[in-house]
Amino acid sequence: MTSTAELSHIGLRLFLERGFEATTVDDIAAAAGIGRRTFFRYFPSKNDLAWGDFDALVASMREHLAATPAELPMIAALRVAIVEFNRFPVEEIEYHRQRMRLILNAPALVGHSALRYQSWRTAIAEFVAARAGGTPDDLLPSTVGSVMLGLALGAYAYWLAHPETELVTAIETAFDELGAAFGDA
Amino acid sequence: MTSTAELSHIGLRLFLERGFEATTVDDIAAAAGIGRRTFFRYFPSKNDLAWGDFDALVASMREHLAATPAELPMIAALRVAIVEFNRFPVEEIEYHRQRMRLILNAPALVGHSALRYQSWRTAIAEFVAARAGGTPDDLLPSTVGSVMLGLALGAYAYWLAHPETELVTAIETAFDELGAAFGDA
DNA sequence: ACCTAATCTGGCATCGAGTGCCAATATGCG
DNA sequence: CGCATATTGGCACTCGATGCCAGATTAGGT
Repeated sequence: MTSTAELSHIGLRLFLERGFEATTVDDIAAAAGIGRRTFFRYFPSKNDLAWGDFDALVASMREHLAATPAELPMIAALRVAIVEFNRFPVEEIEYHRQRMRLILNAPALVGHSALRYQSWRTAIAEFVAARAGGTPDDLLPSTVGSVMLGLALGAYAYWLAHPETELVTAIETAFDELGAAFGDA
Repeated sequence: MTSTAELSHIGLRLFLERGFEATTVDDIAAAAGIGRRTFFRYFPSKNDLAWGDFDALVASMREHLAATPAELPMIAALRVAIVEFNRFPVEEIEYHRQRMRLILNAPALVGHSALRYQSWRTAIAEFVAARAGGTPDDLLPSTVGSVMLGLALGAYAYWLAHPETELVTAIETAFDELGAAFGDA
């Protein structure tokens, strides 16, 4: 009767109340009224609880990128796609912020994020490979994939530290400033 | 009697022979002739075994950056520092490659790398903050820190997949291609 | 409603990483 | 040599994660 979404909310609430480390899987299972063993059927790990269905978002970013007109320069295309990927309805923003604060601060989750972001980077790399001709293993695709992730994470760090700003604005500004910095290198 | 370097070599050898997951801390301790408990006094975790004294390298990169002439544009300064950070004596290159292949492929180590690279990113962010005026928490410093890490990781991925190339060349090329891509955005 | 097959559940045992505690051992120094 | 100080490693424990299996639940056909 418990859904993954429900379980995720229960877990997230406990993480925010007591901290990620201090919350055990037993705590979460007990709070949800399920067995510990069952928890691991809903989520492959305690770490994954904090990630909604990220994979669905990555899939939609893939589609967005695939539908991008070829005239748009590569970086400009990525800029639009990444901004859209990170645009959330107003009512979800606060929730998203808390979730991301957890993911980007709790050490175990920071580590886990490197694994979860792999699919995101691959989506970018495949787009770049398709654009530039070649494979996602080539230098430019793999570098742009990692670099775009870096850009997004930099913007997130800023957004989390400065609650008055907007995430999409931070991302746009990061693109501008980075373009300028590379411009006069 | 056992030094950290010695222990690190023993562990790395086992990781390469049997794989990271398949090697337990007990195996490593036994191979080194020490107790399991003692292992954890030399290294805080099994994951850290694969990282030499990365912190010393980061410290020297910090010094290099601090000594950079102010006339050199920021990205150019970072380029030199990152290339030098990743320049190793010929006889160490093969060892370094194996170590990095492990770190960037074994899932547990990929995750752990996100934690270890934090100090590297901070070093970059602090340099950028000093250059641009402001704090490392500002948007440009934190973004450039993450982006430079992304660039380096992209170059590493390429280098690991293409053994015939040189790491420093891959990094230089990554800077060139990224500059060009941002140029016509 | 009823029975059967497929699925879901959760208890139990086990593994492996990591940590606190403490007694035994080794080491440095006067 | 003898004392103070590290270093060592055994033991017990916590917690995440996984295999196994029996019991419960659900779906579907009659």
